[in-house]
Amino acid sequence: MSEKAGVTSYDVARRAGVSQSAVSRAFRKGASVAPATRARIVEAAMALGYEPNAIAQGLITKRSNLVAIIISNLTNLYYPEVLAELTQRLSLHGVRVLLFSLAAESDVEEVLGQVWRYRVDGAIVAARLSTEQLVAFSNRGVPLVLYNRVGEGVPVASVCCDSDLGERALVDGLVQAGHSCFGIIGGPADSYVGEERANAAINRLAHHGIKAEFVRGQFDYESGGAGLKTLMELTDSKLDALICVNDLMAIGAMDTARNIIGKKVPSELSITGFDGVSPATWEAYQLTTIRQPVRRMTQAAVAMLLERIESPDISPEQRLFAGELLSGRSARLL
Amino acid sequence: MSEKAGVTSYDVARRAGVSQSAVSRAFRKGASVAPATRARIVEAAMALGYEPNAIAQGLITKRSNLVAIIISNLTNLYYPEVLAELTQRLSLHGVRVLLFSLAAESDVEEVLGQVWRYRVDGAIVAARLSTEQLVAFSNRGVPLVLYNRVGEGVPVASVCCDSDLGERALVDGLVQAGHSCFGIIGGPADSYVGEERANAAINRLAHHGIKAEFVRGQFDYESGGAGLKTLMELTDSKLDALICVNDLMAIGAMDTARNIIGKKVPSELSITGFDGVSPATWEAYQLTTIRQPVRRMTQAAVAMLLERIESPDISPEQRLFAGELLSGRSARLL
DNA sequence: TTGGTCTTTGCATTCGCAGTCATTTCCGTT
DNA sequence: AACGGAAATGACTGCGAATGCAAAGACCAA
Repeated sequence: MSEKAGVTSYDVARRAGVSQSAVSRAFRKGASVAPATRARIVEAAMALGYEPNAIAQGLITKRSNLVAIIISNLTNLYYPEVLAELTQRLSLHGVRVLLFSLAAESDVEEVLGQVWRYRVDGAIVAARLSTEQLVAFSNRGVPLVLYNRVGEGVPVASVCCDSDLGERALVDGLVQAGHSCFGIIGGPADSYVGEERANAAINRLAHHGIKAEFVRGQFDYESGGAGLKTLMELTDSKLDALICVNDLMAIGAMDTARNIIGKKVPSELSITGFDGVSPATWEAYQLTTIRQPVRRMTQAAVAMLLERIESPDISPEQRLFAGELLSGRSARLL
Repeated sequence: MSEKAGVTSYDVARRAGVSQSAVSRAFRKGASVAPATRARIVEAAMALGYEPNAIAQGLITKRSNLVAIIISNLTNLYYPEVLAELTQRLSLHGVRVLLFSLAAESDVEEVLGQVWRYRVDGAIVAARLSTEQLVAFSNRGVPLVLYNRVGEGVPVASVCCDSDLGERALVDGLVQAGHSCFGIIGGPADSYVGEERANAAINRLAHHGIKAEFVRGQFDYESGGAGLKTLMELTDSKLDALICVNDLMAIGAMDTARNIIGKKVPSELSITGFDGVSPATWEAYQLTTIRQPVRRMTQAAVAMLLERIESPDISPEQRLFAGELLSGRSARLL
């Protein structure tokens, strides 16, 4: 039971008095090995602390059992949940996760080189990929599933939460409740979801004949407060409905509205978010937001990816999930 | 520039009119290659979209450039930040992260088998390891750095935030401010930090001759409220100081105190946390807590691990960082 | 031109395992 | 006892790159 490093199948073979091939077979189910032999081998393996070398296996089988997960804003409260879900689901299927975390969404390029080098079996990406980058995945035969992104110009498998539906529900509710002066806090220009949601809101407002003020934030708490202040100036403090493209900024805006600006939420100012992160449901906020069905989405992403790893030719599919309107107490909706 | 899959060094060699060895050398800096040759090779590699196969490299060099990160509660708001920091720092050094996320802290065992199989160069672990598991790392020669844990019974390299110092500061402050009825919300019994911090608080209170009521939580928001309610019953509502072993529970308790129980914080009830997660600084909470110096800690963890990968015989070192007392508005301290 | 030194290059081998193919063993049949 | 077919087993090769070693080339001095 000494568990030394560098125990190879040959070592096990010698100890069990069989050939290396036999050891290899003993560890693959469905292979032709006599039960007694397998038992001897397993025993020897245990005694030596043998674990098959996944690197060597990967080299010869051309299956690394590795999947790359590329995520931009790990710190943005929403993604940790996604990441944990993805990791755990993948590991149920015997697939390991190679994690790449991006400082900015546009830093993908450098990371891709590493992805190719490790010959991952597939990738789940929550970052914006250029057309060339998407093409590179397909040229290299690496199955890809985008998370909350779609392939721009190229058809790619993807799992998304519907921005249009979500923002429409929020906008319609706000409009019908009689709000008149709208402001929107978007995300950084290089963020896909940020643009998506902001545009969805703007378009829906336009449909009601309303034009909103727009400012950008960085998806973080501080951006919410800062954005709100700017919007108050832009609207001469007449703002009565604030749409934030994510929860964190909505929360920041709520705090600023209540404690700094002195506007009552929601009676004087309605605020909405997007994502449904856990703090959104905290007593202090009770945010009105769109909750993404994370479990179903991650489940779908993993399933789609594994399918495509098994059968690389499955055609691109886009799965669009409707978010759930969480009617909190931060906005007056109808 | 066609970037096909499965381009090998032989392909590049053929195109550049050199041997495979030359290609290999062209990609390792410091190797003996004529500048002109290297240029030809690099050009050929670019044209073919060649990326060295890290799997094959790993097999022969016995260096996978992979590090395992094992983390228990990815969803607990504190760890995402740690994970992002670690990942980014490691990638600066050309090391990739193999992520293992545990549902419960005691699920490590199953994960370790995979860690061995992938022949990782090292591991950073934020989960409780048994003595046998610690020994397994050393037997297998896999450098290990524990994060916010220490080796129980075995000396292991580790990076921690000092629970004793932190809780002492909180307890002393609370005691000196005249609190008399203390309650503590700990973590699940299998959590190392949970026990550490709870014991630290209990001991320091004992030093002041005070005995506190103690309940366990699950580190999450709900546990805070639930714990507070239980403690109120246990103390006949006389509780005036609540020590939570992490911020999330403290936040949950604050909300419950204010909105459900109707106790004013901090005038009637002081609440403290631990970690210094971002929501702790939000306007609505302004939590009094101990902030872990995440950047310095992750930086230290990475440095220690890389050192030990280079020189496996460096002796175990324990680095204990003092947390910073964040005097918020959730507790009356002196 | 020759000899010696240093650099560049290719050959052959190796890492640990999977899988092919040929061989042996085992069992049931007649 | 002899035979046929299936099951079990082993020898061998190759995945893709790194590297020790030896050979070849480059360069300089005498």
